[in-house]
Amino acid sequence: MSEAMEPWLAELMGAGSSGERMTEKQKRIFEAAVEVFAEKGYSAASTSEIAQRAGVAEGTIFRHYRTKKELLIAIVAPAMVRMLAPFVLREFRDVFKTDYETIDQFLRAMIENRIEFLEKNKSFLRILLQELPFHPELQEQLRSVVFPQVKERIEKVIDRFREKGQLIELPSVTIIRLVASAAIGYVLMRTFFGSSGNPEWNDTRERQATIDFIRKGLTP
Amino acid sequence: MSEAMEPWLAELMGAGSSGERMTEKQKRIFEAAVEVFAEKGYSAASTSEIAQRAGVAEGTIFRHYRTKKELLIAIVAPAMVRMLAPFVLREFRDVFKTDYETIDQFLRAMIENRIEFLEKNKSFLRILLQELPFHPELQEQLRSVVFPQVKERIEKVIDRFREKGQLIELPSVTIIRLVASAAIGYVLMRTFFGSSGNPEWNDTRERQATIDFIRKGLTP
DNA sequence: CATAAAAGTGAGTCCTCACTCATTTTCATC
DNA sequence: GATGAAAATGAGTGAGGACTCACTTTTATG
Repeated sequence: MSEAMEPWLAELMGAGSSGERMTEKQKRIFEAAVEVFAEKGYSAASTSEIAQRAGVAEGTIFRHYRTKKELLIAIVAPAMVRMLAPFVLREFRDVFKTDYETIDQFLRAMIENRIEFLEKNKSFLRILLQELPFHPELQEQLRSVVFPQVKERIEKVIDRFREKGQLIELPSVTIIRLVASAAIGYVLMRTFFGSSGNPEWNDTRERQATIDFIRKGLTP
Repeated sequence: MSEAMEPWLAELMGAGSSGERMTEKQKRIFEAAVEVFAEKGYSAASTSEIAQRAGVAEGTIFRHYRTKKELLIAIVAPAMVRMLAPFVLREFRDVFKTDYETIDQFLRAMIENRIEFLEKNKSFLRILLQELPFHPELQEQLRSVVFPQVKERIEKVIDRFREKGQLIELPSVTIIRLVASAAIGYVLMRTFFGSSGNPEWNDTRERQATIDFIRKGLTP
């Protein structure tokens, strides 16, 4: 089991999440793999189909990724970081640096930011959620690297609001859980029912309801 | 490996959903299939392993299920009904028939009931969630059969509480979404972090916090 | 433009998969 | 305990899986 530095780790460290020094065909392989994995799931996806969709010989895949699993990891690991630890990253700085006065404002900014992100990364999210249960290394990464970072960052915001008396007295983890559940529930319902022109789904209202729900549930 | 018959199996067999007159080996196949599917996912599960765990020849599987997929459906389809439309079933009647005076009481009864159910049916839930994205027939079942039933049943309870002025004015679907998100979030977090003797997880407290959160979020 | 390394190829290897079928075992009924 | 039907078996089959390797093409560099 002793391998060299694992590729996802390398990628984690280098800024480039997916396409830095890739050749044209390499990019096509990566993209095709995302497509096929998202569509059929990792196990049911075949390297031959990935090669075909990428317009590449099957051998080419294995020139760049030693195994099919390595290809999966190359996709999922950086995605995980971008998905769940965006709190440390550029784009999210905006949300934290501005000193929001009310939880309402903060929640709205955060939820909007995450939705925008998720809609641009649906396939990644799907692969991640799909494969997480079967790869303990990924779970471990999530638990011991990603989550603590997120937790630390968010805890500061929570403390700030708590000091202002805008937040109930609860462990930070509990608060994070409650907020995340409601937000994710909204996003899931949205992609499942809404978006695609369902007249029954009033997005602005649902979002407002979710934010109100969270605020009321968390103020003393 | 050989455990006592899991409760959901008994339930499945009692009701005439799929397991009416199963031979001993047939039951073993069914059980082993649930086990392996939950563990490795449908695609990565092999019929030979299922046969092995069931202590049965591989051919025996195909005497009872024409294809591997048919075996999956035989597991998932009834599970779906049991999982998400339990509101029409025996055990859940208790929750509805008693006229709970406060939302608090009702929520606690419901959440406790669902948690109990889910913990007895983890494998099922896992297979269902895992395979739902890849089988449109199942999605359709969910959307057009299961969900409407659940919705109709719950709407009555919601209306009752709303009339008493204990519930905020929101569409029923929204309320269901908010409650379900919080509850499911709790259960997920619980199985991910808690349960296995994690001292950081105080279950009673987390559950109480969840219920309080929902109640406060939904009262006017 | 010579050269060597890197990228790309695809026929071929070996293996496991879902599924079949001729045969044997189990079991209810007489 | 004989008989026939249902249940169970497991070696066998062809298809398709991940991965290899000897080879060709592209690219960077002097």
